[in-house]
Amino acid sequence: MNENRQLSEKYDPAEVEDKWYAWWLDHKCFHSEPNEKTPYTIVIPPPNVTGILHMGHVLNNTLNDVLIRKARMDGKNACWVPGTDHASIATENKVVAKLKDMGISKDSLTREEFLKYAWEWKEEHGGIILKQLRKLGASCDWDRTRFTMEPDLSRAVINTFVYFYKKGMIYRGVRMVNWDPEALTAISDDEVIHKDTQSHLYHLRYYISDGKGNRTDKYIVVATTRPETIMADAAVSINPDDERYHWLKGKKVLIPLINKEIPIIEDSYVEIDFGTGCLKVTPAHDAHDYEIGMRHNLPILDIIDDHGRLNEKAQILVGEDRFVARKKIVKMLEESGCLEKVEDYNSPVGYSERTNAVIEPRLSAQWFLKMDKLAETALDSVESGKVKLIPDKYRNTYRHWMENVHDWCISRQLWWGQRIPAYYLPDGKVIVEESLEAALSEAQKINPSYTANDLRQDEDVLDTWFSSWLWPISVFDPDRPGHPEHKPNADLAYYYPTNDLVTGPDILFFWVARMIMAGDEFMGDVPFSNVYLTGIVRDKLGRKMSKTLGNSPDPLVLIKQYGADAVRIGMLLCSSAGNDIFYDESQVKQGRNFCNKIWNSFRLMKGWTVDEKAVQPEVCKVASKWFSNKLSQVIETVEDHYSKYRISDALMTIYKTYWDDFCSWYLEAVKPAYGEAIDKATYDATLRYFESLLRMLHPVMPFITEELWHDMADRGEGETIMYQPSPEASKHDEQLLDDFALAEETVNAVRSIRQQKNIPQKDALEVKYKGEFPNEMASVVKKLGNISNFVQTDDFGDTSTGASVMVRTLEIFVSLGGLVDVDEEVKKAEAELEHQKEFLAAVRKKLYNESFMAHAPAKVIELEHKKEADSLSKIESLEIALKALKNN
RNA sequence: GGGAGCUUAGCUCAGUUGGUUCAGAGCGUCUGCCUUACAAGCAGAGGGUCGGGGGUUCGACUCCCUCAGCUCCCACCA
Repeated sequence: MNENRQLSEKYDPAEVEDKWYAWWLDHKCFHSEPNEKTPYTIVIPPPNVTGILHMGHVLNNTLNDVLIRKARMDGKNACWVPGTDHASIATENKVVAKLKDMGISKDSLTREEFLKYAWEWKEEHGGIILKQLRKLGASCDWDRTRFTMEPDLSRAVINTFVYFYKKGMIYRGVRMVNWDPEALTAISDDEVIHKDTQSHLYHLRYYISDGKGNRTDKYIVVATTRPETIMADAAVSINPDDERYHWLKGKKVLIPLINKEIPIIEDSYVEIDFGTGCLKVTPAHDAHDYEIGMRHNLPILDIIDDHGRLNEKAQILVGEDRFVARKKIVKMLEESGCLEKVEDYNSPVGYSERTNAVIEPRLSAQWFLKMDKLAETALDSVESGKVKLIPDKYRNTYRHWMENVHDWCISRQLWWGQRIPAYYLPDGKVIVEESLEAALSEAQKINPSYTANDLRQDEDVLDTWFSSWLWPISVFDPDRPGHPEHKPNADLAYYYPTNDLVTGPDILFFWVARMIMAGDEFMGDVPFSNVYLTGIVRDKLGRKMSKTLGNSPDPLVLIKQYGADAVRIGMLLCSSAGNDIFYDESQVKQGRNFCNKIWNSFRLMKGWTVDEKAVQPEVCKVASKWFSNKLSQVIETVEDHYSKYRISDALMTIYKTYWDDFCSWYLEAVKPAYGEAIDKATYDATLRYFESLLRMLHPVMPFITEELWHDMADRGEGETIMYQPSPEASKHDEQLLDDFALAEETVNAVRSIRQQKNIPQKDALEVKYKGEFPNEMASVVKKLGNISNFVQTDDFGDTSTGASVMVRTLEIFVSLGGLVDVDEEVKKAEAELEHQKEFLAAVRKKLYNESFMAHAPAKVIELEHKKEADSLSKIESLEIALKALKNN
């Protein structure tokens, strides 16, 4: 025992946490290099470089840290690779906003100038979150910190692009894409969130043309939610089977306001009974209309610019924002008599996940990666169990997605990111190479007179996920992606595949599935064996944590207030895999209370004086033997929980063991009376148990366990609990555990009587019992129940002077010196007897049921017999007791 | 519209191939205690006909059907 410190009454995490984190860093405790041990690897889900720590990160990284620390103590070479994601859209937005504050518009800058600002900003503000993770105790190998846009990893991305291009899997095509008019870039389908939005269905009159561009009296009514796009209409379509409109065939109609003549076409896409049955076809601004337009060879007129404003091709309302234009055009239509009616209408509208802007379907040239082959193998990896999803209900979702993949739009109209390595020749021909030099040398094969100036690089950058899908490979060996023929370097060979990945189900497809694809393509192996999918952290009321609701606590404030260990516990307590987490501060308080409990139990042990010569009392001997067995049993249970990724169950098991078994039973049993010394054998055993418990707790509560582990003994230089082996289970004696449990129940029964009869704990009681009680446990019962005499007897004598109670088949009689209300005791006994008889009847009903006896397994029948026997014995005892009571 | 999942104590959840004395845990609640490790604590107690109904079975929280409620994912009927 380290005697040099006085311990305060309450645990103060602030004193402890920074000290030990710095110590761990100083001693390189988190660093891993390949060696002869089995590797255990986790790559962090890289948070956005612009991000700051929120409760979701806390949950995720606590789980990661628990797994990595556990593996370390299990003797693995544990390596947790940290890093950040360049998050192109999010970061570019922040930089643009920052520049705006400085009075600089992005448009006024060249690409190079903008990137210079962006990098400056990144150096200054980026990666705050990694600093914050340290406060949580995350044992990342900081020497291995990576950034998805650092030169090495960018090279990996470029190589990958070239690789797939040359494989014929990347192509450039004009497609209807999801245009984000705020971020000014296309985004992928997955980044669009459809929300039901209250809007209107405008019924517009399109007059029939007389053939010379003049309006006739006749008109048809077209329903649309987007009247501002009518100027881009290329046709009005009807269903060929719609008899109401047969008269329209071959006719032309005029677009309201601009009187442009467009044809009536027939397409079975049009639903006869939806709206008016007439659909305006606007190929440039609607994906379905685009398809129809292609089928009917319609011209495409794009009237909306990058910012979502009408352009000059619209002829009217030029320069107006689309939503402003909508309001204005409705008025104009009304005035021109073309607005028939307006209906309220609820329809799904796509919003950008990043900027929350309403997505504008828009035609543009984008780069795509073919997904069918990649998805096939990625699906197989999960179906075959090579990658396990936890919980496995996500397999269905995963399968569904993989069987319905679309090609991946990988280009983004941004500057912050890896620029697409496609170089255009003056004639428009494209060359894709890993560098300008390589592209030039290819170009010169076509025409030797080409110089670098003749090559124009594609302006777009790649989707961020196109870099993060390489993460488990590129953090170790950036030259491998795109070059599967390269021999993996030592790190990659050793650490890949990684073991566990902890992440949220929201990025199962964005990220997890694509990592599996990249792993298969470049490594021929899955990137990880297990994917632990956490839930979403919600508040008590089930609402998502969000900045706008203000319901998201700042983890750093919580850590300051309650300590990192408490925050970790609070998070883990309520986090079974896959279930949403209902966070409440009371859980963190529970964590803090637990820290305090551990702290104080240590203060108790520390306060003991040891008498080297004292003989170990019987009660200590028994308690010690019991607890050592108990510990073994618990270790087994905890290991089982860990193996199934039931982290909160593992924690709860240790929690209860510490609090109930260790503190409430064991320590109370061995605790010497005030002022007395403890014997050496008990003292040593107690510290051994305490140390085992600390080791079990370390993965979840790294700080307090390190602190106390050092406090409990003089440790050598550089020694840390982090590298102590997890306690191992030896065989445990079930009978002994059960005997002790009976002792506990007996003590509880006596305590209960004390409470009912208002007898203070300090008054010793006389207790007699009928039945079999394990002799060994008598000392425990006596000490913890404060019982002066605990004796077996055949006859309680005058039972009116005390209270009796059944503990299993044991009948206990507590002498109370005549303070008893006999009638009450009779009532209690009668109620118990009644209950017992009903129970017996239920058991016998089974036993007399021929079918049951014929079908049920022998084990079950045997049990029923035992129940019957126990019940009969209880009934007999109760009847005797009742009789005795009544006779008095 | 399609698909997946959920419903067990006041709250959050366990309950593993149907059978242990199985109806559980933590928190909260209630009662009594400031008992020199800990009131952020100790001791004790109460609390659920396992969403409703039906079925299969000797036996159902567990399997099947059905109804109700909730959640999520996918899906651009203008």
